[in-house]
Formats: sequence, structure tokens, C-alpha cells
Amino acid sequence: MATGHGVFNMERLFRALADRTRLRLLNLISEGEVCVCFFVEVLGTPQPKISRHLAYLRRAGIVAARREGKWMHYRLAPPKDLLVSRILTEVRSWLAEDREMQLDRARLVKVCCSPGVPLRLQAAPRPASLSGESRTAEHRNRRLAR
Amino acid sequence: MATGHGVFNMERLFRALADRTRLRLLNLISEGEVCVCFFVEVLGTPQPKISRHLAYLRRAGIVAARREGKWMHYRLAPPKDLLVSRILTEVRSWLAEDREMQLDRARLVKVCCSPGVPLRLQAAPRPASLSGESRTAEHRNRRLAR
DNA sequence: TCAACATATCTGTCAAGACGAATGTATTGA
DNA sequence: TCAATACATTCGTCTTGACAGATATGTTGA
Repeated sequence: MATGHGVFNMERLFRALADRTRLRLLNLISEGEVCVCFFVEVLGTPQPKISRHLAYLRRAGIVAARREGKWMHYRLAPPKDLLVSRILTEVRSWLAEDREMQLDRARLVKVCCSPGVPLRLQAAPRPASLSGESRTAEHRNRRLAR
Repeated sequence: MATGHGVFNMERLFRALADRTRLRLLNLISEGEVCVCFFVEVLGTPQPKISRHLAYLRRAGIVAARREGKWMHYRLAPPKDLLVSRILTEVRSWLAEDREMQLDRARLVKVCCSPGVPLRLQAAPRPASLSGESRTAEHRNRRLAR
């Protein structure tokens, strides 16, 4: 069985979770795919730093990436192991309780969907969780497709 | 207030879990109090290394220590936070699936209870989970694991 | 008090990894 | 092809922490 002797040894998973920036990324990503440019905007952090941490999470098998033209989208990787996925579920529900994480989520919504979207983001593809069918009415009419 | 802004910030918890030796200690301790000398014996690891990692876990608020004469006993610290304790529960059930962790547990039982106990351990106080009834009142209530 | 024992801490060395700054690479549109 | 955009990687520096080996501390019994 694939219980933790391959990609997912435990130390590696926990090292991946042992950094605030990576936890914040994980929090933003947990509702669905997000484009790198939104991470940069929401965390207020230099882009190389974001990219390095996303690469770290990718090497740890926690997230996966997809290119769409100029843009890179990151999402949670499909869980390989039930125990790992239970840990990550607990982590995400912990994140949901954290004040800073809540603010990050709010900022993601604002950056995507409010009138004052920064110029450089106006063409960027919206995060999956904010662009689909389940959005609220005020979000729905602000859809900017590409 | 109870949500991890004090002792238990997340990065700190995960850093504490991001080391094989510390996970092995956590595995051995999860049934109840264990004396340092048994950790040394079971892990086959130099004692200073064990002590350093136990100190690390203590600073992270994950374990607590108690002295009994020459011996130091370590146990899981009472959880301060529901979310943390759910994480740690998941971690322990993950540990229970790991081959090396299972071997460690078996070795703990053997070292304590079989005829060939090493001389220097024959006087050492047995781990709570393996000690039958001849213990102090404080010990007796520590029957709270899995 | 001293010796023996159990455990803790200190010291020096080394590797992982976090950071900002600079640079590289892939894609798009002109 | 060229410039702009979006992201990735490399570089040099610094911090954290893992380790072995040596030593310090605290407890017990003689």
C-alpha cells in the first residue's frame, strides 16, 4: 500500500506545512484553483517568494499546477493517501479559524470582484471558487472572461 | 483565545512534527507516560539526542514531563485547543499505520516485559500503558489513549 | 560527603531552507 | 521578430536546527 513510504513521508509533509507563507497559500487555494497573480496580490508578497513556496508545495505533492497561456493556476493535488487527506482536511479547518487566514480569504474575494481591482489583474483569470456557478449575485455580473 | 494564537501557532506545531525522531517519540508516548531510558533503548539512539528532541517537543507544548527520583517521565500534554488535538489525533492514527512505528511499539513492549530485559532497565519504572496496577494515583488516571 | 546513575545542556560543525535581488524562460500581441 | 507580461530559478547571505561528543546537573544510596 502507498502508506507514506513514497512521495508522502510524514516529515516531508509536516515540513511543507511548517511555514506561514505556505499555510496562507494553502488557505487561499483550498476552495479551488487560483492564479499566481492573485496570491501575489493578496499576500502582498514579492512574486519570487510566492513562486518558491509554490514550488516547495508542488515538490511535496500537496499542490499541482496548470498553465493557461501566460497564467499558472495552482490547485490542491488529488490526495494519494487517505491518512494524508484526513490530515490536510483537519489543517484546512484549522486554517478557517485563523484570523489572518480569514482576512486573506476576504481580500481574495475583494481583489477579484470589487470595482477597485488593480489594473494588472483586470485581465487575469478568476479563481475557480469565485468564477463558477455557485457565486452570489453581486459576483455574478462582474464576470470578466478571457 | 483558544484558537492557537499563543503557545500553539501552526508553524511551530508542524515544525515540531517535521522530524522522524520526534515522530517516533510521539508514537511511543501516545499510549501513556514513558521513561526516557526506554526511549533510548527502543530507538537505539544516543541519549543526548533523545533529550534534545524531547525538549523540543516540550517547548512546542506537545509533551509534558514529570520527575520521579532519577527518572523523567514524558507524556502527551493536555490539549489546549480542540483543533490542535484533532490534528494530533490524526497524526497518531497515521503513525499507527507506519511500519517502523509498529516495530518501535513492539520493541517497547519487549524491552519492558520480556525475560531478556537489559540490566540497566530492570529497575526503571515501566511505561504507564504496560505497567499493570502497581502505580501511584497520578499514574492510574493516565489511561486515556486510543 | 562521595560515587554512580539518569538526564540535560553546551560546543562546534554542517545542511536545509528562507529571504531579497537579479536573472532566466515561456507566452502573447504588435 | 521585438517588447511586454507572468512566472520560475539562481545567487549570496543568514538563520534554524540536526548531530556527535563532551560536560554539567540533579538524585540516590553508601
